[in-house]
This record gives sequence, structure tokens and C-alpha cells, in this order.
Amino acid sequence: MDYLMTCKRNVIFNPGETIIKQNTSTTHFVCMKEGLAKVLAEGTNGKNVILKLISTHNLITAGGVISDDIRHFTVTALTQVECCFIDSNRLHTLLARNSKFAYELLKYNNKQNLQMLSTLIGLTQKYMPGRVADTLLYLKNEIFHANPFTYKLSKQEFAEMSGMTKESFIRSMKELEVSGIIKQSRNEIEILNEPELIKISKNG
Amino acid sequence: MDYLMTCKRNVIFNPGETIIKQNTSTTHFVCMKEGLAKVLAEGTNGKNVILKLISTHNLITAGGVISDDIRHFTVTALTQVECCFIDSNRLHTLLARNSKFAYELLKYNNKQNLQMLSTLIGLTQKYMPGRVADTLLYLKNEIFHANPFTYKLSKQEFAEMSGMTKESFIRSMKELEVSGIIKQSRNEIEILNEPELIKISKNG
DNA sequence: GAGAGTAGAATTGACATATATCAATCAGCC
DNA sequence: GGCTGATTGATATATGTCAATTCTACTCTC
Repeated sequence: MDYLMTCKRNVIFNPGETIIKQNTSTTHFVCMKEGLAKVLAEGTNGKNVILKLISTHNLITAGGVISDDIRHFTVTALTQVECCFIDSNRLHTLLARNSKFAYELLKYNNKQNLQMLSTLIGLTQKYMPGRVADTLLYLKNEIFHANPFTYKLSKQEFAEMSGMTKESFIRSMKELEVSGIIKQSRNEIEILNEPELIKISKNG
Repeated sequence: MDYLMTCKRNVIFNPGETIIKQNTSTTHFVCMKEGLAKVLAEGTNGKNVILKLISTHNLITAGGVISDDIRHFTVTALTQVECCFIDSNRLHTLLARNSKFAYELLKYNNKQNLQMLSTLIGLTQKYMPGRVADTLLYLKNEIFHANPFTYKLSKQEFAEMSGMTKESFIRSMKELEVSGIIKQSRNEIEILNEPELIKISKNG
């Protein structure tokens, strides 16, 4: 991985800039070195789903690269992002030579797959409160690693992470706030009663 | 792949029997040699999602095996299924030695991932008619490879493939029939107007 | 540097509608 | 002749849509 990271083509993206665009074709893949970005799948009818957020030291294959060279999702910078572009030939060479690396990549890939599975289950089988709870727990535990966490995502983006409209997301959040489970101010969310939130996530 | 296929532990499953059970742990993975099976993810509240059907010559990793040894979905036989169990050590050995194999497996894995992505998009962003259309096109093009195709799945199972209740599935099918887009008898479905069905799939 | 203006996001409310739920009836099958 | 699955209907509810309002951040001017 270090071998891949120490590449030349280092690029800086500003918030809002598109790092990878869905349905385009490239022979490069991207390695995030610093920052936060969103991975979203664009639907046919203008609806998007944010599959996950990615931060430091993350490999962005965007679905393609290994099976085909088409990008299957769009990756957009949320903060300033530093990343490097690596020629996929370089990856292929490494794969052919180093079976340990191939094994690790396979593991990584597998983990992605499972993550997507749980997203799928969550989005298709839970009611709104459960999905909102999932989003909040994901943000706290896997992205910000802090409890009152400060965000700079729009409500629209939160909604796209939760598979609903922004209005519905806002209403759901308000209910959680009224119930005393969370506390929110402009750019900050605090989870006050995590056990209850987990209970809601498991569909109460 | 042939090396893996020529294993000793050959097992026959009858329709309805569980080949792999979600949340169990094994150090074996399964290779389908013959038959048809459904791969479903069991939700917490009794709702299931059938992720896909699998037929001849398919590797069932069930999510785990490479990253952990926990099965993340349940696989159930729909017809009589012949398959073989392979010790995962054997796979790991092969991976370590043969980088070409690792590469192929990575490709395979990647394809699975993309398939799941499109399922996710379909289930979360489309209305019922679009989801039903997706299911029908999937069955015709990727599973049965025939136009009037004969099935032996229950309406409940079709519904679980389409992310809805069986009642909703039946109603949706009826509408398609009334519109002259499909024709259905007891165990057979014929797609009469495929272009229109594709249009519906793309959310009309 | 302070205030007015403005563009975009957040919020709220009323309403429409997709879809689930529940119960009843019907059909095919051993 | 009953049992399971399919179908239909009536109804409830979750969620989306649309429009109106408020809030916030930022720019421009003086």
C-alpha cells in the first residue's frame, strides 16, 4: 500500500469538487490521503444515494478498475481533499506479482461488499426513524469518532444517506430531539441516549 | 476453478433445504454444480430480501470466507441442487500461490459488488412497477434465458426479490397483464412487450 | 466596520399518494 | 375435503410533494 501511496500525481480538491464522475471511464484509480468525501450513486430520476463517506487512507475503486474501467459512482469532496491518482496498470502489475497484496485487496473488497449489503438491508427494510438512527450512529462511530460531532453536510446530503427526502429527515430528527435522544444545533449533533438510538436502529 | 470443482465432498440438496444459514460460522465455502438456489438476506423484523438467484457453476462465498468466516446470507435450494463444499484453507492456499486465480476472484467479487449496487439503487429509488419490471427482466435474461419461462417460485419469493409484499407484487403484475405487457398463467410468465417493460424499469 | 440586501438552505405545514396491513374469498392439490 | 398458496378488497399509514416561511451566511455599499 505504501508503494502505491508514494506516487507522483498528487491532487488537491476543494469542497464540492468532483473527484470521480459516474459513468466516465478512466484507467486510473484514486487513493485518498487526507480529507472527507462522499460516494454517491446517481439514480436515473435525479435521486441520489450516498453509499458512504470516505476519509483518510482509503482506496477508491469506484466499482470499476478491476472488472471494467467504468466508474459506477461519483465521488465528491466535502472538505479539502488530498489524493493521488494511480495508473491501474500499476495496480495490475502489483496484483500479478504480489499475491499477498491481492489477498489484502480481496479482503478489502469483501468488506466493502458487506458494508453495501448492510446498507441495502437498512434502506429497504427499515422505517425512517431506523434509517435516521443508522445514519447518526454511522457518523458518530465511523466517521467523526466523537460525540458532539460537528458536521458540514447539508440536510439534503443526510437525507441521501438515509434514503429519504430532506423534509422527512428534518422531521425525523426533530422527533428524536423532542424525545431527548439527540441534541442538535446548527452544525453540531450530540447523541444523548445512544442505547435508545440503537434500539430504534434495530427497528422499534 | 477446475481444481476447486473436483473435490470430494459432493452434496445434494432438495428444494427448500438450506444450504448455508446466515450468521453461522464455517470454514467452508460452497460451489454450485447444478440447480437453482436463492440468496437471501434475513432482516431483523422477519422481512427478507432475495439478493439474487444462483445457478450452475457459481461460487458462493456468502459474504464471508475471505474477510471473516461468518455467513452473511442464507442460501436455499429452489430445485434439486448439487454442490460441493471446499475447505477455505484450500482456497487460501490457492490464493497465495496463484496470483492469476486471486485476480480472477477479485474480478468475480467486484462483479458481485456492482450487481448488489444496482440492486440497491433499484430497490431504493424505483416505484413498484419499476421494481417488478426489473425482477421480470432479470428472470428472463439472467436466470431462465427463455421468454415464456416456467418458474417454481412462490409469489412471496418474487415479492422478496422486488422489495415489496406479495399482495403488492400480485397487483403490480395484474396491471402489467391488463396493459398487455406480459401474459401469465399458473407457472409461466411471458413478456409480450419488452421495450415497454424496459421503459417501466427505467422508471416511467 | 456596520447595516441592508440577497441567495441559498432549513424549516414548517397542508396535502397527495404509494405501499403495507388485515381480513375474506378463491383456487389448486395431495 | 381440507390445506396451503393466490387473489381481491377495504383501509391504514408511511413517506413524498409542493408551497410558504424563516433562518443564515455573504456581499455590497456607504
